[in-house]
Amino acid sequence: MAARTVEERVQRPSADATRERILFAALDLFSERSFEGASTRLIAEKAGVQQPLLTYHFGTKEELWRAAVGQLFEDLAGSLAERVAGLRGVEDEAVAKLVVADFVRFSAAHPQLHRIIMQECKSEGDRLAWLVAQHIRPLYEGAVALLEPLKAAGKVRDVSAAHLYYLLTGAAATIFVLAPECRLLTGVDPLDPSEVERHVDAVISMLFVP
Amino acid sequence: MAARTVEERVQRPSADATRERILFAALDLFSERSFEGASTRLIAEKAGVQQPLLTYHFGTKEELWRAAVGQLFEDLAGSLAERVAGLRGVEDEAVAKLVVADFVRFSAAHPQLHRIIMQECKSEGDRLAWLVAQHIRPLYEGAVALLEPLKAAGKVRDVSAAHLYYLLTGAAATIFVLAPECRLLTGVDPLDPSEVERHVDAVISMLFVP
DNA sequence: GTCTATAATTAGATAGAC
DNA sequence: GTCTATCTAATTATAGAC
Repeated sequence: MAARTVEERVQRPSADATRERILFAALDLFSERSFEGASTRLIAEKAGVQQPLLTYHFGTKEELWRAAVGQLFEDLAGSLAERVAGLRGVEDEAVAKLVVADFVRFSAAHPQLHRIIMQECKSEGDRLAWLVAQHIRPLYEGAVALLEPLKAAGKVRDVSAAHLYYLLTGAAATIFVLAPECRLLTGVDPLDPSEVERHVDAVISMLFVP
Repeated sequence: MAARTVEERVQRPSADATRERILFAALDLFSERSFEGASTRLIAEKAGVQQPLLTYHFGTKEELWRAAVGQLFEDLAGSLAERVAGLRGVEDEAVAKLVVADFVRFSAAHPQLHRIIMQECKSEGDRLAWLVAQHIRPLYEGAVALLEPLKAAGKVRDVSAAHLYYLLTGAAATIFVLAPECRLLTGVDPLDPSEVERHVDAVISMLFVP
């Protein structure tokens, strides 16, 4: 998001709200229907504005996608950083378990995150390169820094860093990404808060050595 | 695929090959670009035919999608059924480990399977309903029948059936679905045969109690 | 069975009024 | 800042020749 002065904000109080509504609608539709499947007309309709207004605020469809996705990744990074900062002095294994639990809860609260990743990271392209460079690499490096020392100490299962990362993210997120399938197939709503907590426990039991 | 007599096949030897080439191209493009993102013109181009020929052979884009996806799911079901049939008399836990290993290897050899699932099962719609009714439910029930007795015997981690299913499928498939991201992010090619076997071991170590 | 040509619809982006 | 009207290109599907 471009820097903006306080004066500009005060002069255009409603434009910010419009931008936010567009970003919210865009994230929902991009994540459910993919970049190509979500038309700018439908995003505009969901946001309660006319389609050319998206061009006015964001330029192209691609830039709108980056703004919406970037905001979500920043939410995740902020939420994890805040958790780690609040745990200075706590034992490493306990920190890791709390961070993993937070990650699972974030994945449940924001299934759009992994839906976007699953869409854009399965074939090469500009959006994959941008996502990895801007947002995914820092998360991966944070995960490695958190888990590798515990693996060396025998507290996390002995699996190479790449495999461990995809085991963790796949196991944590898939049930929420596929929530509509899960409801139809099993009758269980994975987004129900008690099911989210069961999933937290399940992921931790698979990742950490008892 | 509609039933066809031997006579018809013999009369039109090249039409079958054309159909197969179209199905192959369709599966690749649908799985990489999503249903909306894969244009019938591009599928035709990849198959080396003109676009109206898809209509001739498959009617609509939706029916082409079902034919391509159905064939892949039947491959998986056939491959798992064959493995189970070849293991009559073998101990339950060993059977389950071999079936899980086969499932991981199939996911590596055919990342299209989980790419399609990830695309279509994240929001309600006709394609989700069709996939679950025709293909996913039998797989889920097979997985439950295989793993629930082992869970009761303490040989598989104690997690409810729905969570276990999504833990298994998510952990098994995500690294292959996101192979381009994995290469860029970690430098590891998850489709390398030795990496596939490492992933088999990793999934089994997370799922089964040692 | 496969092609060329094209109809009908929808897409993202632009022009210009207010 | 938001709208209406419209441009150009791309989409799926159809018609009809060979």
